[in-house]
Amino acid sequence: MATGRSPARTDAPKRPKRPRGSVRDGLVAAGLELARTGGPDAVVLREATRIVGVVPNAAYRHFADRDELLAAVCAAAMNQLGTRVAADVARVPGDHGNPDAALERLGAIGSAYLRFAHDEPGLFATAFGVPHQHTYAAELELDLSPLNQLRAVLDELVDAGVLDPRRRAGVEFPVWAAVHGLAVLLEQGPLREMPEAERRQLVDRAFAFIGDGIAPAQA
Amino acid sequence: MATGRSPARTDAPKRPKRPRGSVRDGLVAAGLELARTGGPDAVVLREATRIVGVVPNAAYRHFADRDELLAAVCAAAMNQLGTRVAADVARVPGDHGNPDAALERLGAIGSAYLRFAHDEPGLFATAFGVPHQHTYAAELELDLSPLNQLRAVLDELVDAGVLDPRRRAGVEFPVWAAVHGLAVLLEQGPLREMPEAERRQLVDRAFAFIGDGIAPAQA
DNA sequence: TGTACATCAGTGAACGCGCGTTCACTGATGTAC
DNA sequence: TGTACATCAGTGAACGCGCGTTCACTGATGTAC
Repeated sequence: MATGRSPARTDAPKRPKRPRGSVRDGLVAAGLELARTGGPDAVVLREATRIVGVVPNAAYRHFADRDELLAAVCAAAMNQLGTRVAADVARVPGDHGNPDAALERLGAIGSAYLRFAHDEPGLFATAFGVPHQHTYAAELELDLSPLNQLRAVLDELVDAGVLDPRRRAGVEFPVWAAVHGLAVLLEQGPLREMPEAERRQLVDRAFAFIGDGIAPAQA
Repeated sequence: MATGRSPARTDAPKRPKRPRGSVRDGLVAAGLELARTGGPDAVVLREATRIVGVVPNAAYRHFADRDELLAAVCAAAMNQLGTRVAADVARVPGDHGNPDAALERLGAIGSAYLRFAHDEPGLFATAFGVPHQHTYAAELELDLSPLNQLRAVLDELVDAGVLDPRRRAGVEFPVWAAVHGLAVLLEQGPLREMPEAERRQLVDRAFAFIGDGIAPAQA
């Protein structure tokens, strides 16, 4: 801890109070914290500046308006979802192209998706709450998007000989829709009052339904 | 126009300025109009009272707070969805138990659901935006709930010999989830930027995917 | 049928609040010569 | 290496706004005897 004593010309430059871009990043991080608790509506520009420790209008150096901040927060939330999904998929052992492993990876995507929706309802809602003037495409890191990860696993299922190549085209959408619908209905929608045991059974059956669509049971 | 002249004791009673319960109903109707345009967040208590033509606090004779009004509006929105679905299902010809008719009724549910989400995004979002303290069960009319209508058609598909009875249990949930997820992803979610032609194809394929889960193609 | 009274459903006025956003400003950082 | 200047990123103060909600009130409606 080389503190105050001798402000000398060490290699550390005249440390600016705030590193480059730290306010912008801080605002997004603060917005993410707000979103975690209360969803997109809780992303309040003034509150975010308070958390960062700057004056409210300082935000306008980095964002045109509140919606632009919100859009950045939404992208960050989507990245969180993608990261969690990727982590769970990576945890499944087995080589690429191994049929059982590939099927397990598909299940891991679904489970991680649902778990995120359950554990982080605010972030989940925010990930899908991009304001209407803005686009989902913007600001997404790498390609950890859930859709892209799903596509990769479906391709692997074809490679593994599990999924008939003729059924591959566009099948990511019904699969995604089913899992997403499950998440929304169970966590925020009319099924949110359902007891845990029933939810489990419901999810199991839904996954089985999807699985049948991917790898139909031989008659 | 029998105006002012002779306030006589006609059979019309001393017309009260407002019929029974008209303010409450009016507030819900006004809230529904607001929701139609801007979703649940647009259901602003003061604005609703303005529309009805009463003073803001008059709303508190009928609702404990803004959330209670919103909950009533959400239920009304859900009833609208249910009504539209029912209307489209009723339009499908063919006796109960006729396999082709039953399958068409299943498709009609899905199509009506998606059309409502597309034509009335505000109401659709509101139907699924019941505030957390409140419950979805409350205030639903009859049983026009989409879930109940879906169940009825699935039962019919069993009767018609299309759906294997062993696959009937709980199958309404994956089907509902898939359609709901489609609606959400296409209208509000990341797929909202997709061009019309692709959307159509996507929906067709998704319906085919669901259909395969209900009535698997013979090998 | 008439009167006395409780309840219901509205009025009028006010409250505190926090929000997003704009303005003119100032000091620090980076660049050109 | 030093100076002049433009740009960047923050400050300070203020704005108008509309919201949800509470209070004490008043008149109309419904009920009991």
